[in-house]
Amino acid sequence: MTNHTKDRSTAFSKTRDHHAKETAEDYVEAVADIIAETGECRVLGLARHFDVSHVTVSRIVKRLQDEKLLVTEPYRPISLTTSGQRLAKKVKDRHEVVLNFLLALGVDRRTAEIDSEGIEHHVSTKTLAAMRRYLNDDRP
Amino acid sequence: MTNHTKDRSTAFSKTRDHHAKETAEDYVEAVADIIAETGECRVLGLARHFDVSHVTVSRIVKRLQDEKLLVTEPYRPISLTTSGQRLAKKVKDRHEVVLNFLLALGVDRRTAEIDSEGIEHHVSTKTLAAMRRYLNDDRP
DNA sequence: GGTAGAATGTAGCAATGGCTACGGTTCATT
DNA sequence: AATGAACCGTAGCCATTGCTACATTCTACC
Repeated sequence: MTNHTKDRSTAFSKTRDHHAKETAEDYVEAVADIIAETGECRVLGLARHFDVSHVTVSRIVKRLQDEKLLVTEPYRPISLTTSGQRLAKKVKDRHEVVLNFLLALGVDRRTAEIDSEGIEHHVSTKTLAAMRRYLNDDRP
Repeated sequence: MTNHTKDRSTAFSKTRDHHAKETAEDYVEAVADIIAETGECRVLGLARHFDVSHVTVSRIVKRLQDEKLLVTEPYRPISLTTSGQRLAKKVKDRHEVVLNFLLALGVDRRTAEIDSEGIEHHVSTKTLAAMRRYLNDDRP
């Protein structure tokens, strides 16, 4: 069984692109959250949210604007495009399912919050459905 | 509630370092697997395993050797150090728990294999314990 | 209307993980 | 011993995500 090549290639496929996608997901979700909480989203707001420098945020925001997920102008607030909002909603929903699932599993809130942040990006539609099933099943 | 800073900083903490750690985990696990299956682990074996070029593997192997997780010499097989073996075992155990957990949850094998590869790195000790509990509970 | 301070942007560096192209090693088989 | 194929290393490119240091813009307040 030295046939790991094809087996794993889809699982690991091209890590760099995958990470960039995760970043996009985290950012649109954060933008939506910050707007919901404070009325507007600023570079510094994101920097504080992720605990990184404003420079890192600035560059990523530029890329996400190229990808048409959000819009902004120099020294101006950041807002989501329609497709950015759609992605944010999807990510937020998924995040909530994963978080609630971990809580239902008996994980303490603090740990569940941390772990769900990392796990959410790797949960496929099918696994997400299984988590939803678990949450909706006859449980006390 | 604009106190996301401290809340999230631990969850997201320094993505780059985190990814490097994930890579280390994936590599030591792969080295152990390949040795178990074929008797020895080569750069090309890892390259095929991860579906990347031998150059990428070569550089990462060098780094992991600096980190004392594995040892090798030019044009020679790769073996794990004691601490590399320890890490590999930990990672493998965790991987199996996550995989079996997803299967028990009703996820099909193919999906469970893919998702567990991504999820495993973000499962804390506490969440892992919860998954073990679920697996050991009264279940058909 | 000027100015200080906060918020952003820009330049340029490092680490990580992709790649191709090219050159050097090893080893089995002749 | 030679040689060819498989394996491995090095040079050098790109993208992503960190950073510090410095420059610019906005804005609120005097």
